[in-house]
Amino acid sequence: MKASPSTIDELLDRAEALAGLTLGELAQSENIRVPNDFKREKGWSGQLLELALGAEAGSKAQQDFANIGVELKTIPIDVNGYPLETTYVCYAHLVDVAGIHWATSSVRNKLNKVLWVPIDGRRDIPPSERTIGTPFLWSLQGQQEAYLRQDWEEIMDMIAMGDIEKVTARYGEYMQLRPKAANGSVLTDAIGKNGQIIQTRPRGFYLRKEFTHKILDDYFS
DNA sequence: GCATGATCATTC
DNA sequence: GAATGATCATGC
Repeated sequence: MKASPSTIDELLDRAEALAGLTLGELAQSENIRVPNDFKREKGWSGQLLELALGAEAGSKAQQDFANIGVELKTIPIDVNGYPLETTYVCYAHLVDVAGIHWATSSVRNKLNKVLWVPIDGRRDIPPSERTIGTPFLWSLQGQQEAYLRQDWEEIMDMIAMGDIEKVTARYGEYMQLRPKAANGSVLTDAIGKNGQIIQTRPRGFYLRKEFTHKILDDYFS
């Protein structure tokens, strides 16, 4: 168990020291085993970085480094630095959404400050040989915030209107809503078409690759 | 089931 | 090939 970093600079120093290491090298220094693929341990990379940087483990809500207001996100990239996967943000509330506004939403809070850690995510390379890239701090603001706010409001409006079953992953230019659960049998409450409570699969907000690519491009170009 | 960490794999 | 919808591990 590491002490969590007490300042942003300390967190950045720790993260920068990991750049260039392979996941296998970092796992060895943390004394944990590396899976041969991520078919089963899909969140392994993120949990390894949490461990290495001293984030609080477990399933607690809100940012990984709550004391300094920073969220940690690993992001798999290809050789050109393009994201290979969308980025999960948080669960979407599907009931009692009337009083929720963008400024106080879970999405806005989660993405206020993010430490992005790019990692080589090519599937033709074993996880142990994938290299950690240069980490950097990013804040959600300006035009990027306006884009996400627009998508969030469109999707939340549909949820509030009882149209959750119409919200496919095709909605949202930069942020989409998709199922988020252990399997298809998991159900949760949502608002139905006539305002009644219905059961549906839990949903989560995900950042599209175009959005995260812009974040990476802004930093590395 | 909720919430954390995400990637898988079927479908288009 | 890429995106959508589905799924895996873990700790309450």
